[in-house]
Amino acid sequence: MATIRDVAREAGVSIATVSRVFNQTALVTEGTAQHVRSVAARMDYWPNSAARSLITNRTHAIGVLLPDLYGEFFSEVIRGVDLVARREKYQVLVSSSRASADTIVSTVRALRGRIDGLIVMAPDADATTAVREFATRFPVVLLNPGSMAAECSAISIANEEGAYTAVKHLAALGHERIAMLTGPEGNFDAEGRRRGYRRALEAAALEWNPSLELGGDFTEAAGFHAAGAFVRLRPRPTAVFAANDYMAIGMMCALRDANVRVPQDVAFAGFDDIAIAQYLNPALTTVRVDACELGERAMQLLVPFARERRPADPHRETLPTSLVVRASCGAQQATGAAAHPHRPRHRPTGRHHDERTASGHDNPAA
Amino acid sequence: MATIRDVAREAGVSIATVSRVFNQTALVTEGTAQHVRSVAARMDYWPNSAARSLITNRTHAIGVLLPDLYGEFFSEVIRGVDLVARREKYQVLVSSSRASADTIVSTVRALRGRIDGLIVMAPDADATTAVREFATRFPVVLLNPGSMAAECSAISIANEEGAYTAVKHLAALGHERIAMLTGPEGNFDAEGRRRGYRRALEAAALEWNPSLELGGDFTEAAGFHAAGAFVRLRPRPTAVFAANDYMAIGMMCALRDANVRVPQDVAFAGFDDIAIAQYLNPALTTVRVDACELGERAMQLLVPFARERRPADPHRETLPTSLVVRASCGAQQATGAAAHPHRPRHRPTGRHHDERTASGHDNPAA
DNA sequence: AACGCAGATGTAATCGTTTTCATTGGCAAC
DNA sequence: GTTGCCAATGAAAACGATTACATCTGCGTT
Repeated sequence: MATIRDVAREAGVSIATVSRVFNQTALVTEGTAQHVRSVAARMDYWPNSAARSLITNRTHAIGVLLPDLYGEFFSEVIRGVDLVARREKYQVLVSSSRASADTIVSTVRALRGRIDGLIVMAPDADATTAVREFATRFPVVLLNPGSMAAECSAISIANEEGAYTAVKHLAALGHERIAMLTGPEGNFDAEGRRRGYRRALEAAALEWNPSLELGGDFTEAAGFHAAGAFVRLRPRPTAVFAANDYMAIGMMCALRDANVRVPQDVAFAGFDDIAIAQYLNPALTTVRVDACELGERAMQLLVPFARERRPADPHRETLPTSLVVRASCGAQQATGAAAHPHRPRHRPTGRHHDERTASGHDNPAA
Repeated sequence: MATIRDVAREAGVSIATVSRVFNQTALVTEGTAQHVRSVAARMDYWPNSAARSLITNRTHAIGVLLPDLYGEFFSEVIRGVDLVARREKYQVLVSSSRASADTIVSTVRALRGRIDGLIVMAPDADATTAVREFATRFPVVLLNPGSMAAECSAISIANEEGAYTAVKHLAALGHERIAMLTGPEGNFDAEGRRRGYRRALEAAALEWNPSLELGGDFTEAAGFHAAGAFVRLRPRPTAVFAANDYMAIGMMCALRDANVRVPQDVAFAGFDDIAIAQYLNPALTTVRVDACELGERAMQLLVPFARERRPADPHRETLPTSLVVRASCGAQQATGAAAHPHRPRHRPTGRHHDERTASGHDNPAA
């Protein structure tokens, strides 16, 4: 691989000139510049980024640290980050890490020196603490910050508001006993959604009691099992708000097996608006979270600080959610998928994409 | 940030010793080593990877270049790559690039020097050519190679075999007129699936004629529109094989609107086994492609060459597919989703994951 | 003619490592 | 008491860029 020295020799100039041509950092006569460029092209020269990083202390890369890489939520976050990264000429280093705080720390450590900034989804309080300390010395944007003290930049999802809206919607449809399928204890998002549920019941002057909150852990299986407890409730609630779509799906499946009709016997609302939601039968009413935008915003927030390599100013931001009303809550007749067959939810937009829909990239297996 | 020099001074040794302690590359007295380690830990020292890369000519990172980051297929590929990367202590740099050959080249160029190896999904023949040239000088594994000459390492999907199996299955169920919803012209995967379809018809001694192949482009919308042409076919085929699940979904929606029942009036089979497939009503019979494994295999193939930084030996590998029989082909009664509510398709396995299911990571919005 | 200035270019220090080669010191063998 | 060897350590040369500073040219001004 040709180095700057080779190019300089070949072009009959000094390495400083070559560097200046590539960085447009100082005046170089146009003739010289062109000559250098052509020689460089001929030799297939490109600046070595390690050497460049070493001296400039910049890598032009940012890291994305997620608890897991499974599921469309994360993939959408990455896509959002990538969208902005391309525009801003940053590379994206993705890394998954188990939730535990020490794993996060060691992963962050391994990333250090390779990146100018970091986007982290800190799954729990422990991890959050570990990352926070790091964030005082390094540009970091947190996703999903929970109830953290405001010492670093963070973007969160409007969990409480979203849940509130969904439950209020169910109440507005006339339901008076509304159960909730909760997420795992201690999970920030789950707690937020639970608060929204309770607040909505209160606002609608509806009954609340502990037995209306069925314990779940965000898995489909939990939803399936919760159906058992649900059908034994007396009087049986006429609506269910699930803390995420997966649990809603599990429970709806179980209820179908038990010959409980949705939405006639029980109305349903979920959270997240996963891609599947619109294709279910009945299509699932749910609270949409735009994971892609979450990634985009995080990156937009991060880039200025990454450029200057200084810790991000504390900045808190909440990404709004929106209620997507479909058939499962009984509010409309349309079957959802059939109602909007030409509008896949995730139709790519903007200049980063072409006219094909989500499923229409060149690889069919997507 | 502390450098190796700071640590050496503080520990009263030379930088060479510190380096040796961190690399375990030569004998160091255990006492000295421990002392150095403790000083380093106290100073929060970690080797600067740019400096290290500069001298070793290794980055311990590999790049993944995909045509787009949208969709579960890509996200699964990345997950598979990450799985192996963690095990092998490699970082993963993801990058999306528009299909055009020059964009790919410039993206590859920007990546050069930052990575020890590259996994590329080359969407079309142009891009493939561009990448291939690069692959003679650098460790590259191609995904989706189509009919490329065997000059570099590549992993492909058993498109033809998968399609053949699916169509044979429909034939075995007694269908004698089987239509196909094809993918875009010129697309490698689409062509492979089409070949499988034709071969299966031939093997089953069934009629084939051009009107049985409905043109599509892998989008849901294409499937929806193709339904119009389909219902006008005389005699109407009793089964449809779609080149991907999205198109199958689109067409099934359209047929539902037209009061054509699936599977009673028309049996369906798709390709890919996207997550949605099992939740459809009826659940979609389809050919499963394990995108995660595709990523894993690519990475496994790449790592040895990345280690030595030499071009990958030409090696061709085909990832098998498997037919997943669900309700849409009429072969069974189960409704699919309800039949296996506890077994999300993507339950994480192995030591990289914990006991939670796919949807059960700490962030509920997935 | 001498001066000053500015634009274009070159020289050399620097970034933080790894690694080769040299040096040291201790110990066994003679 | 040399000698030789080996294990442990240090000194210094890379790696390939950026950039502060020095130098060199013209050229307009006085």
